[in-house]
Amino acid sequence: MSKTKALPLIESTGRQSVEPCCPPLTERPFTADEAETAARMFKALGDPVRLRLFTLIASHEGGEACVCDISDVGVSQPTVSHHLKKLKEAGLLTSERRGTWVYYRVEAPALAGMSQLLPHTPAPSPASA
Amino acid sequence: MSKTKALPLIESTGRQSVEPCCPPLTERPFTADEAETAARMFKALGDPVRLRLFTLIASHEGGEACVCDISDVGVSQPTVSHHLKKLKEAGLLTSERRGTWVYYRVEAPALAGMSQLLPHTPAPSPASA
DNA sequence: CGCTTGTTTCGACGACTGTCGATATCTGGT
DNA sequence: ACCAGATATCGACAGTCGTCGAAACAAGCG
Repeated sequence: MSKTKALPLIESTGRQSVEPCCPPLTERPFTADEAETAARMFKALGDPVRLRLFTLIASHEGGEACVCDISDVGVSQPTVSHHLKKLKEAGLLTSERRGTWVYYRVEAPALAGMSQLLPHTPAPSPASA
Repeated sequence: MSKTKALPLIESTGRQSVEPCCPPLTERPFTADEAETAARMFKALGDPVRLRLFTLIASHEGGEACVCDISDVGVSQPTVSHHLKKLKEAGLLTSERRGTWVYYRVEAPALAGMSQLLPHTPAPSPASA
């Protein structure tokens, strides 16, 4: 019944440049819809356990990892599964079963879409000059 | 009583290059501490109302705005104040009173620190060939 | 000094979230 | 067919979160 749709936050155009859901945070005020979409991304990474799981997978070989490899973050196995599901619903991960094991993989375009929300400026420090 | 300390997530070195709290998400598994710190940032932006307030301020002239300018996001004024406080505690905003009004300003270094958590790669699309 | 306007704090309430143990499902091997 | 290991789902529970109205606090003005 939950309306958790796995919207990938970026359009999978198959191109090199991703289509972010929203402009950079500093460009213009977000509409309610944009805020809703972008907030879902940030929220997904807004939990320490999820962040650890994500970095665990992202830094793993090939950007993917078996659940059995990342189940050691201090919470029970059901909780790990729960968080992986959340990340998957947020479009940040995909999963694939290979025999007995399930492998989670980083959805790189989604991550790239997120990165485009933040300005890449080298922190304009007015105190410098 | 709340242990909400406004840790700015990056070191205010006064330099052009900011000191991010953690390496990029894809570089290596975060420690529990790193995950805690980074999650706090993402969490702060993980609410639609906060995101709208933030973009409202960030896109405002000079990267700052009076509370009276941004109180129209669909929630009550106390709630706006509550969210602004949260963003401030996360180190993403600062506030300053000028006479009757209070101005909130984007803490650019914090934003830059966040941006360094996400890989700036142009989304490696394996389907491109 | 008291009124008005702008902003924050307080207290309460419902909703959501992270967590767990128990259980179900899936897969491969015996 | 059965069992064992891996993962997901379920149901429950405590804690957090977003929200509000009421009230407090701050600043300017008459």
